[in-house]
Amino acid sequence: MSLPHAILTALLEKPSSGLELTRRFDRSIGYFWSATHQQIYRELGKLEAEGYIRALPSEQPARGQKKSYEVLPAGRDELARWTATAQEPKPLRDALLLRLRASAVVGTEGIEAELRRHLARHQRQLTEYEEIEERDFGPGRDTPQDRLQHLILRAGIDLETFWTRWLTQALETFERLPAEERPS
Amino acid sequence: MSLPHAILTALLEKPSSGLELTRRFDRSIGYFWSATHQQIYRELGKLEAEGYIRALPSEQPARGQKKSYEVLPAGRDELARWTATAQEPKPLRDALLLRLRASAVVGTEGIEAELRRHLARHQRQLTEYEEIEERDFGPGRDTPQDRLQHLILRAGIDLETFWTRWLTQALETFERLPAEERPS
DNA sequence: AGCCATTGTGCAACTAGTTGCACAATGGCT
DNA sequence: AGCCATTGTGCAACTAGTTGCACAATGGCT
Repeated sequence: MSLPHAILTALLEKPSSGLELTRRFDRSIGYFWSATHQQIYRELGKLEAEGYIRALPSEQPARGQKKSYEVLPAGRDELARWTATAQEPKPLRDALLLRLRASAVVGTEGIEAELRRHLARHQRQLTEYEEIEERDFGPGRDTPQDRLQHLILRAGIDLETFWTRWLTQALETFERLPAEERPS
Repeated sequence: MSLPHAILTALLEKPSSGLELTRRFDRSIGYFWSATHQQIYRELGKLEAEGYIRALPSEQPARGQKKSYEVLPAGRDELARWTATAQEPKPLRDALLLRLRASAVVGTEGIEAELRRHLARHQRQLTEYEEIEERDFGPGRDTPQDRLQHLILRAGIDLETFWTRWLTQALETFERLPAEERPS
């Protein structure tokens, strides 16, 4: 139940239309809470109905017509409440690790290519994060907000670093598995 | 769509009843693909209907009666097919990072306690993994299967190590935020 | 003026996962 | 014999997320 709160956060940072939100969910917020445009539009409708946000009056609200939203006080309160609430971390679900485990039983056919694909992807993401760090968090940028944002970005960087290292190690392990001994 | 494949993997490793599977999903397989007993029973029903698994004949299949399943050749084939198939990694969704970002806008009230809770949990998980490593992957255990299993465990260990480090660093950052400058 | 690619908004149907129970069998306790 | 905690199996309703479209507005091109 975090999508509404992700949207409230994004709208507090900057009032936006559905499409603008979708764009921002493809970078920034979406790096750790992804969402499709359909989810976003549906959720905007609900948030408006609940009185947490409202459409900015300036534009006419016809279909296919840009419609921007801003957060109302009730929405900010709800976000603050949610932020302070204890939540159980939800358990990991990682299909690649599962497939690796399956491959120990039914054979490693095809898995190496997948590891490589994932490695390339994580390397790309890591580079992207590092560019953001360089661009947005140089010296002198350290208001409390900057430090929090930087902390979040560091999580992304460290996580991608973990994956690239682990995948590299995994590929080495595969190379050392003598072909004739591989499970099949 | 990975739960059926997680179950097939578990059943290939060892034929089991629903409850035994549930137990194994609370350790082992569940470390990277969690599932509740309700999900598991529902999925067992589907897998049986599709001809991927069958109930072991020995026991009578009444409600509240233990019923064990084994994988049929069609199930093994399906698992091998799935394992070799390319899949997009699904994007990260992490509520804690989202809340941290929200806290930069609506105030950090309550977040520190959450970081501490998460840190304790990740440290506990890390210890558990390290105990498993010591117990199950001592010297001499390096058949191809062992190496694959160990690799998967290392992913868990490294991931928990990342989280404990990052959360420690995050808490330090909070301690250094002068209280009066904290966003509110 | 008519065409059409692009941008933007949204509905509907479906799949996956969660929550809250209900009920059956078993075995120890009185 | 009856009670009741524990173990095991399962249904139903709900919530969240995904997929596949439909349709409106805009603006450049002919």
